[in-house]
Amino acid sequence: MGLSKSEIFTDQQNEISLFAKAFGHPARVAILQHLFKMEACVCGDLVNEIGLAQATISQHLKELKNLGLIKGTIEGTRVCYCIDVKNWTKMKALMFEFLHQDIALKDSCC
Amino acid sequence: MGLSKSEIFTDQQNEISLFAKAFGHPARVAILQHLFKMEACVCGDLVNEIGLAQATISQHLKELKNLGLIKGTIEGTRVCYCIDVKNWTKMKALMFEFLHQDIALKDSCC
DNA sequence: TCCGTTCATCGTAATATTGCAATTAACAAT
DNA sequence: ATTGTTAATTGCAATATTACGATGAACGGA
Repeated sequence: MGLSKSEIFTDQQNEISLFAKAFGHPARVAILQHLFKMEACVCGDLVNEIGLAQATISQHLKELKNLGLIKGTIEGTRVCYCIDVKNWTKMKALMFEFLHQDIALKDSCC
Repeated sequence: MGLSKSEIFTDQQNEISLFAKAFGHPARVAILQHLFKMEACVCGDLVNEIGLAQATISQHLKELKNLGLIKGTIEGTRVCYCIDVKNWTKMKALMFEFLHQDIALKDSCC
């Protein structure tokens, strides 16, 4: 099928999986790390940093932008991308809650 | 293509994306949450809890098992799954490092 | 031994994702 | 106006993922 049955899951479960899917590709991980490292806007040099075609990078940037994790502003012929700190923080809280479930776990049985 | 060019990324980037991919489906999020909530082994009742076919659940369990996040022990005709706490902790450290990048960020420019 | 239960695996269909060349759009500079 | 640069979009092709019915293997009980 290839089609997730999202309607049978909670909003929280769906939201977690959407963010996780964004991190589910090394190129997007690399893009985000680069945007953090630069502490400033970078544009098409992501294409040079990461060894993928311009069209491919643009596609990954679009996904991250749709999720709200990054934002891009046009600067002449270039586009300046950077992390959307507010949304990153919100996402982080959601993921932390999920990842931190083990603190309530006393014993594993097997 | 559909084929990730994992060779052009760092081991860390690839590892992050592999774990994230595991969380990139609401069914696997739900499975993990249920295993945590039970604080004990659960078996085929995951099929009842989550509204997917037995074959589908089994497939998702396999993926989580391959990543080392859960382990299953055979108990007669049943199989008992539970969180692999050790590996969960290791995975958590990796994801935390990635998610926490924003603390080093002073300003976003746009 | 012969069922029934439980779970893994196989086969298959539908859909999603990844990647890139080619094109297009928008702008800056000559 | 023409040219060059940058980035988004379009149109593929290849591969991956998701889902499930059907089958098979392993076990326990009648």
